[in-house]
Amino acid sequence: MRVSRLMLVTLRSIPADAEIPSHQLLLRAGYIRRVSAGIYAYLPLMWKVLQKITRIVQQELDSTGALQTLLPQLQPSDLWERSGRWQGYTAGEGIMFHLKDRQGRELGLGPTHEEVITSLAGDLICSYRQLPITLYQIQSKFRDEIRPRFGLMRSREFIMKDAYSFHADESSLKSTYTEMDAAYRRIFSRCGLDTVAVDADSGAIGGAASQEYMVKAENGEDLILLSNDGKYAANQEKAISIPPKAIPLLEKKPDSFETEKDGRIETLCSSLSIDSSQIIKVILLIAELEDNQIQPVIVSIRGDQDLNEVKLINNLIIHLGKAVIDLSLITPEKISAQGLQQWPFGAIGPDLNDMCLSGAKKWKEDFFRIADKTATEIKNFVCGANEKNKHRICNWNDLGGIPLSADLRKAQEGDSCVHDQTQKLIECRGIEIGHIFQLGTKYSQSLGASFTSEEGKEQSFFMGCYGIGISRLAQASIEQHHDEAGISWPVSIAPYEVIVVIANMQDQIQNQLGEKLYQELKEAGIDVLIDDRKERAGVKFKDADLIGIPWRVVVGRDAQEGKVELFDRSKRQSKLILIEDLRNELAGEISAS
RNA sequence: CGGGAUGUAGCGCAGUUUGGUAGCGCACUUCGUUCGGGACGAAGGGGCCGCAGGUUCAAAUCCUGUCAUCCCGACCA
Repeated sequence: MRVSRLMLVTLRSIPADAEIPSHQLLLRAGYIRRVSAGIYAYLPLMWKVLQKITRIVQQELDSTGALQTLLPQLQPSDLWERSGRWQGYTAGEGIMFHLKDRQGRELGLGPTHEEVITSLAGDLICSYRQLPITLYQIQSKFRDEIRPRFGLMRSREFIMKDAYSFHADESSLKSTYTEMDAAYRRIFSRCGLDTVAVDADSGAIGGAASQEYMVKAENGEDLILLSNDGKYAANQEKAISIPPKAIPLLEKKPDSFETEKDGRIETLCSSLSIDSSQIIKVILLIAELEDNQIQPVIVSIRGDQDLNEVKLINNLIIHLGKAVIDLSLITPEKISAQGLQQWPFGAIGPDLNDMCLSGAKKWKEDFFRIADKTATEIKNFVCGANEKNKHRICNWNDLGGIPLSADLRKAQEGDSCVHDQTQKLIECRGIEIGHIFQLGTKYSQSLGASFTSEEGKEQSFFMGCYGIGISRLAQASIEQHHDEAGISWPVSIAPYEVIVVIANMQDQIQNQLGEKLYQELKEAGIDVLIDDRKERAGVKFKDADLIGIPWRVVVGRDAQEGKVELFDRSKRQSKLILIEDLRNELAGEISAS
């Protein structure tokens, strides 16, 4: 391809709305253009990158025996109603774009395809003999993100590979899950990415085991926790650890006493000369449930620990038996809005009386009470006395017993690991580019997708689902592969492998030699670009660095001696070589990388 | 949705305080010089100053409303 024909438009200044390097570089180097919030056009260079990634993904998935398909993006609401996800995905903070057709039928624009694929599998697979089967597709997905951000990192339309597997039993699911894990590792390593697989929460999609693949990057949106020995890695949402030990509190005074007014843990600690691990703090939240009930929740947790809302939501779902649509803190404004008297914020204890809820306009009139293990495991503690500026030292008996106990805390950097207490957790940021789940029978049951087993019984499929954010992966790669001069693609996913730069277009020798080398490399099967623009050499070098082609062949002042310069973009090193050697040299370098 | 900011040429910005003919750099077009790290000179083209109302002799500028975009939180491949 010729640069003069490439519609290449590079920008010298950084577009003001791009924050992180990868997003700025994609815009500056002419890979993408924003069309609307979270919606981008992939320009020709970008499309080549996406195609290269796609090819790697296809090769690796095909090698596992997975089958490629293409499913509709427009999906009828009734399918989603059968799985019970229509409400959650469209109401409130739901992320599904949805619309009505001319007959008034409701449709959604696919954010994911469990419903469609499961009902198809139910139609097509009748016997255990057809199992296991893995289907995948690569296409645009739509999610009305609350806040699209960072270019392709979190966009509202994006390219995703999603795969779904169907099994007669759980062990078959597990073995495919393991195979997918291996395929994912091969895919990411072939794409030149440094990734970590972490234990993850399965989130809205639901299910049992689940792993995320994170590209380690400073600008990542996710926080991950790792152990030094490489044996443990988890998303913070899911991470477990051993909390630091609480300092025992011996004396006990059930009578309440005055405390300082600001209600902060630090103030309480310094005024009473106690440690924050000797306090039980209370977090008040309201959970909006799928049946529109609004459940007030009291969470008790040790003063030195933080609440992990994802763990809390998962517990609420288990104990209330309903999906949680929204969870938010209770504020004085919300209390007033319910027509209730104000509560003594800053001095609330785990036993705050349900009476404070009586007469609420919309809320349920009793609290759901749950406590983190760090709270239920300590004997004596300081907590609020449910009266303004009053606290007390007491134990759970004084409060009428130990509440429901669960792991609700955020694991933190420095905590000891569960698998080995001598290991400490380290924090690091990452970009999630892949996620695999063992779904079990959740969708096959709700959608009535079943087959006849070897024993002749009707059985719901065991399912797995496996995603890779293709467009996100491309951008994440830039986060790991760039420098001040621009992008520096790994050869495997670079839009072109080599760029031939003719330094001086007026020089006939250079011009002819450049064209000749371009043809030769093309014939040798190398993906090559030639910069034949009537620009000064400096401009071409800057652009070549910016768009990040791994190898640059400069046909310049040494052309008369039959030599060209070969420049390695990632190492930023160049060497003079004889033109006869160029093809072999390049072929060697490309296959080595 | 809550908090903050910004909308002026394709991109980056000034001008708004104090109302008076819309500017700069890059990019673009033509000509000349230059030609290995974003050259120089000359001449040019390109604007519903986000949109709608209002105040005024006069609005990019003041007032009201509205829309959009970006940043910080909840969502996720």
